[in-house]
Amino acid sequence: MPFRIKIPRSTIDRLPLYYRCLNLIEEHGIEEISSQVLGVRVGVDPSVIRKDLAWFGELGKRGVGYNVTYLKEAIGRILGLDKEWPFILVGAGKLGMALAEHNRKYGRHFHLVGVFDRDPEKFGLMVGGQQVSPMEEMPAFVKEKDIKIAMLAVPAEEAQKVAHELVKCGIKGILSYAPITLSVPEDVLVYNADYNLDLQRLAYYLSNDGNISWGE
Amino acid sequence: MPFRIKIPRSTIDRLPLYYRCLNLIEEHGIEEISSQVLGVRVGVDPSVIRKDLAWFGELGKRGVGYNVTYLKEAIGRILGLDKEWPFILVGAGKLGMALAEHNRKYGRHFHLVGVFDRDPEKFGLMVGGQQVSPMEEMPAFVKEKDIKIAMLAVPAEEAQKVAHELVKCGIKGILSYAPITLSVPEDVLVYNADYNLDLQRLAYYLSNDGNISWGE
DNA sequence: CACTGTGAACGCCTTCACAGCG
DNA sequence: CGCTGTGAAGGCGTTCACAGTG
Repeated sequence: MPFRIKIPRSTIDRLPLYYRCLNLIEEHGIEEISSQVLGVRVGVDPSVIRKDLAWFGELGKRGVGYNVTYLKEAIGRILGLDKEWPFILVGAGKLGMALAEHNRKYGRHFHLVGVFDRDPEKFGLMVGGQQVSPMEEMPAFVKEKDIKIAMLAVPAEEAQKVAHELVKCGIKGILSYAPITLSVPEDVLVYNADYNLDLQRLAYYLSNDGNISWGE
Repeated sequence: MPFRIKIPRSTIDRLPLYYRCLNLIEEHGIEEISSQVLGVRVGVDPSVIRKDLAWFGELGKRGVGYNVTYLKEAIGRILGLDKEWPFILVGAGKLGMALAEHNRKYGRHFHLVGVFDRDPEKFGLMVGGQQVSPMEEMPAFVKEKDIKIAMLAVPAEEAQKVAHELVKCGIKGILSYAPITLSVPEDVLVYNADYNLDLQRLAYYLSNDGNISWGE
């Protein structure tokens, strides 16, 4: 029976930052890096990096640092990037189309394998290397190919309904660009990519300089 | 001399969720809401909501709940949405263009007022209601209009350089779609909107079910 | 009476300082 | 000697339970 430990969410959130940065560093031909230097590059305190990595074993060499390629690959495995992650896109509007095209350029571990929309006028259009198919075909497609991830780029009014459908077909992770909070079962993960949220957070800090003031 | 208190970052991160939800609820004609019900809608524990709101005064009525419109507007003011936030977009590639068009449809408090790119072939193109201008014109434009927010949708190689330029012109908040960690002065805020980060986090949880296991 | 506002307890992540090792 | 790995201390957000109030 496997020994299971819960890793802090904040740790997981940082791993992709490390991974992204290590790829760059590797391209520059650097072989060893200390938590100190990596910390500067990703904007994270060195002791945080060491603690984060320590959850997964002894990844570095004392007195030396971390081997860039080794660490990159270790983090990749931890994140599950040694697997292929096919995903679908629902909603072939302007945003959906751009996301699909963008991914084709940058994605390595995540592959767009299907695009679905309700609008008959969209059917057959090529988006991110895929033909847009009618929404009705989505369930069979997802089940057959055992797809776990979906990007959601439909209008707010449709989003919740589509999310239900996705979950029903076995989708376990949703990256949602819809401007609403989706309600899904516990075992389904939703990441909100609606950029208005971030703009509003920015606005707060720009307005208040990180504080609230009152009195005189 | 004003009395200043630091609000937890997690509180600020949740406010836009409340705001987004309250807008929807208001449209449905509901006038009062309890932290209980709101909590279900945004997927946040009721006591967290009450604590969050308590930072900003007594926004609710005991025994009743919160007035939807009043609370929505209060949160709007806290976030700084009573002001107008003009912003620029740098990078008129596919992603940049889609973001700009998308914002035209949904944005209320944030207005795209300029688009810049280095590629001469893009100059003059209409994107999100704005003509694409040469990068060289950006500094004067930003300074003159006193713009504080920029969306960054340029390739990784250019992103850091552009970020420097933006900061130099007085930009204080950057929403970056570039797949690198930007280094900026302390008083400048960067939000990472690179969706590969979220996809990788999803992959982790889908791979490990939120845990790491080893042994047998 | 219902639901907010809030102090106190709790738990968890971060920080710190140093032990452990190449 | 340098930098990682880590237990212990500290800080901070969340949870809890209830006092406060319309």
